[in-house]
Amino acid sequence: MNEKTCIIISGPTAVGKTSDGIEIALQNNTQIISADSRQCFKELNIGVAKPSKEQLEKVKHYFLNTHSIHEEMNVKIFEDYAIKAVNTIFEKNDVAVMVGGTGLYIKAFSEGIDDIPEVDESVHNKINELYKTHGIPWLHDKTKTEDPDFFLKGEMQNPQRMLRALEVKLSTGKSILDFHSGGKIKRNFKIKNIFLELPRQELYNNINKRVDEMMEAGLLKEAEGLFPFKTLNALQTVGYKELFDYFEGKFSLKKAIEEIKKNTRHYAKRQMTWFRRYGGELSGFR
RNA sequence: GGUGCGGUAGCUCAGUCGGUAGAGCAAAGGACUGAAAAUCCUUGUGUCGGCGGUUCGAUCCCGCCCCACACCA
Repeated sequence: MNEKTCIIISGPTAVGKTSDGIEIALQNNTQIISADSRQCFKELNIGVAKPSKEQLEKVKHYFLNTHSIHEEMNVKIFEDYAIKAVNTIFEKNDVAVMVGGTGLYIKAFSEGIDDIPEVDESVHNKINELYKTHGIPWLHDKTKTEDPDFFLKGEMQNPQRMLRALEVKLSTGKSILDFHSGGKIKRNFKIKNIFLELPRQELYNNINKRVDEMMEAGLLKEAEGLFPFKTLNALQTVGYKELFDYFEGKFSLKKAIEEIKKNTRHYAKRQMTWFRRYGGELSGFR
């Protein structure tokens, strides 16, 4: 019987996951796996609210500053990385801690994610280009003819999902839906979920305050240095994309800061929707 | 003090040739298996500034008042 346990701390941004996670890790004399799709990038610092140097000295964090914005990153990569990381921690500890706000990543870690063959890069590029030139009508029609199953059951109003369905279909010959087993992998360790929440107004106040602090800490300068890479997936990130728009003269700095606050609020709201849903079926002990 | 232009949803505004009103944004709710801090879907009752008048009926027309802005004194 395996008594290993991973404590997963999730919740919306700015709720206080980082410090709570460190406290719990210290109590258990163990280490942390970050489940954050942006903090893993070493080039992103101020804008993604990473733990401070002092905090990082107290507890080792996996999946933090481990990747570059120029590398590919996705759920599967995270899942593989995180499973290796817990096992490493379990070699010396009975408890591991995961902290993060990327719901999809946590889900993949907790219950696994279906294996879908890697898509042909040329296929990926080609359909993205065709979509760019011909727009949604083309994407819609193409998806309808290539993957009728997805046309009926998939999200036909969501370009990103259609593109994904198409690239899978065109490079594997099978519908992406055929790869979705719906089954959950049973991990060989226990999982305890802790969902952190705050009253909406309090959370929003935290967010607004934190954005101001980020600006004082030099977010503008950091974004300036990353501006040349603004089209990378890793930089489709709240806190950076709004400043890129400011650099391009789309709006004032004041407006850009307001946009960052607003978009962070939207982001937090989406996280709450996600965690509420998965919070129901996972047993939290708070 | 005078003239002009406004006062409609939390904000910016549209509109009703008189039959009690609607967009964008905000906000709220939701979906989401390789971009997930992404992407997408749903939701609009508010003394139509106040008080009177005309009218079967006024947010719309008329009068007075209050407030904001601009210009003239």
